[in-house]
Amino acid sequence: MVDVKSGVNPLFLREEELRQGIELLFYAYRDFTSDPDAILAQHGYGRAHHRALHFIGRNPGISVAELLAILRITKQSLSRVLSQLVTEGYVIQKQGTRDRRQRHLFLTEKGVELERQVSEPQRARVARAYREAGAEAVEGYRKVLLGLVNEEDRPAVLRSIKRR
Amino acid sequence: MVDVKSGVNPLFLREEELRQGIELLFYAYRDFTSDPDAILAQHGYGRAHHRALHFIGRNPGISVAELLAILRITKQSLSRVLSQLVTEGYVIQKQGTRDRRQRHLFLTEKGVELERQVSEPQRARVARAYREAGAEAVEGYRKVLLGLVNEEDRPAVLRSIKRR
DNA sequence: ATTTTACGTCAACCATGTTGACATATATCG
DNA sequence: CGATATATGTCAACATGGTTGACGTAAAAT
Repeated sequence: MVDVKSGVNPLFLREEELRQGIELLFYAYRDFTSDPDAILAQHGYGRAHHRALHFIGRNPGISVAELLAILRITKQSLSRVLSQLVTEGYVIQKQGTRDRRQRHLFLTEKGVELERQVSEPQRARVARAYREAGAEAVEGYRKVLLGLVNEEDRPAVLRSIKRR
Repeated sequence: MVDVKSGVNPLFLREEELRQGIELLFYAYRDFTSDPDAILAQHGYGRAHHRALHFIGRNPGISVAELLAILRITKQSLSRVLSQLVTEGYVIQKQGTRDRRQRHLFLTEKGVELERQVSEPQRARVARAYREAGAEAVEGYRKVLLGLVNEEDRPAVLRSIKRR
């Protein structure tokens, strides 16, 4: 006599819990990206530009290969946005000294300012959510998100977010 | 005498904390979407198809307008993927009885199966992250993600994820 | 009877991803 | 030193999934 309706089946509950976790991630990401998108559109840029600006800003001197590894896109795809950002004076490339094949990427002052402007509402959104949820919840948020990352990539992610 | 180096400036710490929260969300979402993408590609479908399948599966009988509100895309954009899914027998549309202008969307058996197959690795990923992080962390994860959603949309999100 | 709503469709366009091929400069290895 | 591998750039073609704008039909609401 298994009571199906009252949901005592632990597998069923689990499945439902997982689907909720999946949907929450979708909804959060949907709104999380909407603020920058709107501002960027005014500058004639898109989400891809924001991502490049963000990770170059966070990792001054990052090489092209390293940036590609983070974004997980092809160099041709990155090239499109990067060359725009360079041409328009938001990013500069410096040839490596130890390895002169490398191009180290930096935001210009203009680039720093644009990045700040674009990410400001995003930071405000996260700040609000953190404040409302409390420190303990934030710890859980971070733990679960890190757990969603491919296991083999977690060390790189930890290094990346802890840098500075 | 403000000690800049040791980071006692609470504003600076806060900013850093926020940026970490932003990056974690990026990394998690990046890997979270990679599993379904790979499977869908084998069927000649993309991420947009998955989203439609998911939300129709979760909300059987959902109207086109409701689905658009969740996905936040234009009807022309949805139409493209939806008509494919209908043509190829994964989704059926039923005319509303109370309001016969509406089209209620349902997965066919074939649609249910495809959705399950595509989302399986995604559920496994979330299950793993939940298991590793623990129940308390999961609660925090949910709280913060909900807080990232636009305030005015939270009731709808809560209704959506709790349904069933 | 008129207006509004829900949905569909055609067409053009844009942003951003892909693959494949090839070029250049530099580093590394045997 | 010469051969090979690596980091980066570039050209070209194409796919996906978003957008706007215009217009049409059926049905509901006023």
